[in-house]
Amino acid sequence: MYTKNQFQLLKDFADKNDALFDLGITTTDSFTGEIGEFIACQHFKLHKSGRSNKAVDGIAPNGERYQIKSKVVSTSSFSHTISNLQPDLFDKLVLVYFDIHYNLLKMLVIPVSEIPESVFRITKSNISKFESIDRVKMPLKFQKALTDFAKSFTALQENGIIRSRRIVGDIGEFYACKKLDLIISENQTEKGIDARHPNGLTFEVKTRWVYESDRRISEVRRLNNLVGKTADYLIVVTLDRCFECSGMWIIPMKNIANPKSASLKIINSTPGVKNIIPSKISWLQNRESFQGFDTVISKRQTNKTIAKRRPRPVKPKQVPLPLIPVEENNEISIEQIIIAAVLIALGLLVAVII
DNA sequence: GGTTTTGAAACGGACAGGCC
DNA sequence: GGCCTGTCCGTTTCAAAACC
Repeated sequence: MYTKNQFQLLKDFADKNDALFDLGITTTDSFTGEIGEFIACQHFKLHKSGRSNKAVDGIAPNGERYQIKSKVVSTSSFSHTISNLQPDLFDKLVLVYFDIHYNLLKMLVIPVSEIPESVFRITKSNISKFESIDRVKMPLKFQKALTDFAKSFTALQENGIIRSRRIVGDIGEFYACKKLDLIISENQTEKGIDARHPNGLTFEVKTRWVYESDRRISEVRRLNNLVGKTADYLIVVTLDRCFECSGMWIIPMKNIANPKSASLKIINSTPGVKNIIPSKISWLQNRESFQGFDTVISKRQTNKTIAKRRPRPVKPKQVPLPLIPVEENNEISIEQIIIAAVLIALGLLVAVII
């Protein structure tokens, strides 16, 4: 589906992403936040907290607790709102700003005394109040790994492979749309619908990057937050380490038993699942092969879902404007004919006299 | 028209409890 | 004990609405 060159760029990104992991710069796939944490830890000589340490990302040699947040900015504005802060649990908040190529723009250091509640805002009016750092020293190998990663990421954007920073989701949507001739939603945050088919069916696409990696402690993978999704079908896409599609399934949304927190393994057990691309993952089974939408649509119709079709709009009848008030029964009496005849005769007589 | 706010989206992890 | 599920939390990004 991708060209050879595009696959090479994706493989290169996977390599550069792994390089960050191997160097300890990142520990998960949330690379923006992790790169920011790494840079702040380098600068302030922090001891980085574990994966799930509430509100504290690093601890300084003097015991100060740091909360670190990162943001990629594409405009000149540094305005930012951070919510759900717990100022009683840390001493300093560090905001790390990157440009779109992951070059450090600045780091802001905000003492907790400036954060009275759980929401904190950086605006034009207050940004100058805080200590700003725009250069961080770090060993050359780290610098090079970050530069290489940023270049590789930028190449994905420049070659039209991804349209946002959600790489996994973008690629999964691309595969699903290519395979099923779907039209991707222009609005990237449209609730519950990622793509549409010209036949009117709607689709939510969920993608998981499934491969052996120390990034994940557990094998359990979830398909969270499908509650309220209005799409007709869920398409599950799995990607291997180099972002090649390692499986694709289509599931009627209404058949998903636990939409709030389904396991990825629901594709093994949910009724009506069909395989679009065979599974290369041992614990995700191949199901009945998907034969195209004709089959799906005919099943929809036999399931009486056809009754849910929107009623065809009724064209209003054109009613002529009444020029003369008429009686409800629309019948003309003999008296009316006589009166009309007399009036016409009188009119003709007047015309002759004149 | 630029800035700020808000809500929805994405992916992932931890923990508790039930079941076998 | 191991597995699975439910729930809640963590992270950042995007875009529309609201505001100035």
